[in-house]
Amino acid sequence: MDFQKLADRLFPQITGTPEEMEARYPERNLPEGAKVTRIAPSPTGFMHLGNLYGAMVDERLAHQSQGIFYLRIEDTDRKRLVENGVETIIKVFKKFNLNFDEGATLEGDNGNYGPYTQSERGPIYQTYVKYLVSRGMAYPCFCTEDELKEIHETQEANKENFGYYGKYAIWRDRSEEEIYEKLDQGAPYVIRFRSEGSIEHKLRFEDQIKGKMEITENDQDVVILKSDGLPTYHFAHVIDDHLMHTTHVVRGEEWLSTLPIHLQLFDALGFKRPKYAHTAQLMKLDDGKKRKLSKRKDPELALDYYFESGIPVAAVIEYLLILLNSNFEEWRRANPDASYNDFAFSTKKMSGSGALFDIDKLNDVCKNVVSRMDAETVYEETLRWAQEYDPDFASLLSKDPAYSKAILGIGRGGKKPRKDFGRWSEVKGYLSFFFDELFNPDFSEMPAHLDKELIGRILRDYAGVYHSAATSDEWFAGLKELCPKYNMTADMKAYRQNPEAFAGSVGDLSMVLRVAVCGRSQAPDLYSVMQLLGESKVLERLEKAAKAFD
RNA sequence: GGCCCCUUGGUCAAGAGGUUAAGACAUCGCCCUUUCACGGCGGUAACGUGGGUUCAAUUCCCGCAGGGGUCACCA
Repeated sequence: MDFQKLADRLFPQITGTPEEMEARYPERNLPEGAKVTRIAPSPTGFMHLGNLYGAMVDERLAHQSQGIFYLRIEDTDRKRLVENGVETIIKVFKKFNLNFDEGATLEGDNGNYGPYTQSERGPIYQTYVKYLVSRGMAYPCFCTEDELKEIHETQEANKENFGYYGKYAIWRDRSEEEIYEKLDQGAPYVIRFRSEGSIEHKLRFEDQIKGKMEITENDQDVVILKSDGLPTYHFAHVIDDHLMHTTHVVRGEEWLSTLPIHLQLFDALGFKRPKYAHTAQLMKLDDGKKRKLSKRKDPELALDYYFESGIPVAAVIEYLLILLNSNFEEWRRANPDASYNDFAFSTKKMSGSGALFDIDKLNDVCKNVVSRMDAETVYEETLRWAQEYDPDFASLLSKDPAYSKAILGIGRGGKKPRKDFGRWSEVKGYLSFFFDELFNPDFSEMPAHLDKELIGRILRDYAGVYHSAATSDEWFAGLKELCPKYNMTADMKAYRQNPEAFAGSVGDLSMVLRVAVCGRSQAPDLYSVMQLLGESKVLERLEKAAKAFD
């Protein structure tokens, strides 16, 4: 068989050589130990937590080592293309502060190792495929879909391994005549790699996350070039990561099963293998069983979900980091204000088993992250969220920014900051009573053991004497003085010991005021609330409430 | 079914051949407290199973089971 002749017949338009290609993509000039990583999503328009999870690893690995983190678009499957898919990818990663040093951007390629979109790299792949064919290491296969299906069924019936190998590799050793006959007919074909592997052979491999493992060699003649002239993932991965000089390939563990194919290709082409880090899948508990997060069933998988529900980006990052490296939590406690970029991330610390996505834990992380922010940041983030998902609230918030920030500043800072909310979507409910537009009092929250008449009297009286005090202590002292008038006591211990002796405690007294002013029983420090609302608004609300108890 | 990965409390997990088997979330109780949100203290709760190696195994080895993944001209 004249392989060179076949290669020329198959790829007449390809005149370049692998050597020329190598020269076009020279070794990167980076400091010792610098890692080159990438994320290579498919532009299906759907970005999920798993993408982000892996991307965090790539980003940290690269930027912790003064390396390069780049974006490559894997769009070789034309059926799955979605309009604006690339745009979605780029925007999402930007939102999560994942900055690419190189690769595809909305304005075109950035970097010297492009094109960074696989559909634009056809001739590059074909150059290598032609080379393989010319060496007899790859060959055209004219099998139709039906024929392949038939093979599969036969294997199923015989309880044999599935796939294109051994006697089922029916075009592997066809005669020159048969091949040219098909070509002359213009029959569509794919190019398959001629595997020299055997399932009798095991190979040792060391993964950056899973450690040492033993895997079976690949004996399948896999498709490397599809009939449309574009490569399959397997081939594109090998060529691209070689030419772009990726040092560390981070991907989901679903790729572990095809790893032998990739290693085989790297070796056959004489390429240096990159290091691999196969990340465990994010799981979810469903009906008592662990399962992979699914696009259809689990809204929390889609990154849009986080934006919509107002979960702080910083919290998602923080939570992912905890899943990635459990010692991150410990580090965070020691360095509450440090940037997560200062944390020494390591793939060695990553767990080999799939983590269950835990919304409770995420909620806790959210509250902690938000509690560490200053009022200014909380205001801005809430506003940004509201502008997209609750415009009415956004305009209310931004009507008087200073007022809004003051509200958000209550109980913030210090050793024990308030942790009232963890999501931007919760802010509205938390501070609604500060705005007349949202104020909707529920007087049923008044202390149940006080009778209506007494509540009404307290409110009327207080409306008569209220004036904004200088300090919280002064104000509260004034409240205590009022107690005897209603047969209440400011002595909480005495009250607890013998509640029957009093109409109520100072706690009840302030609760009456709280419900009148805030419209509910749960609110931050009442003094601060009243100071912010201002004397006239407080009086107005006291009087309004008093009327309800006439 | 073949191949591969995984297996410490409800969840995330630390851990070493000999430990009272960390910590966090959740949960429960107590305390603090004018409500709530915090905060403090404490409780319940774990090494899948059977062999082996060893004075000693949850830790090392083998088998099994369970869970997950994968077997496309999809990535």
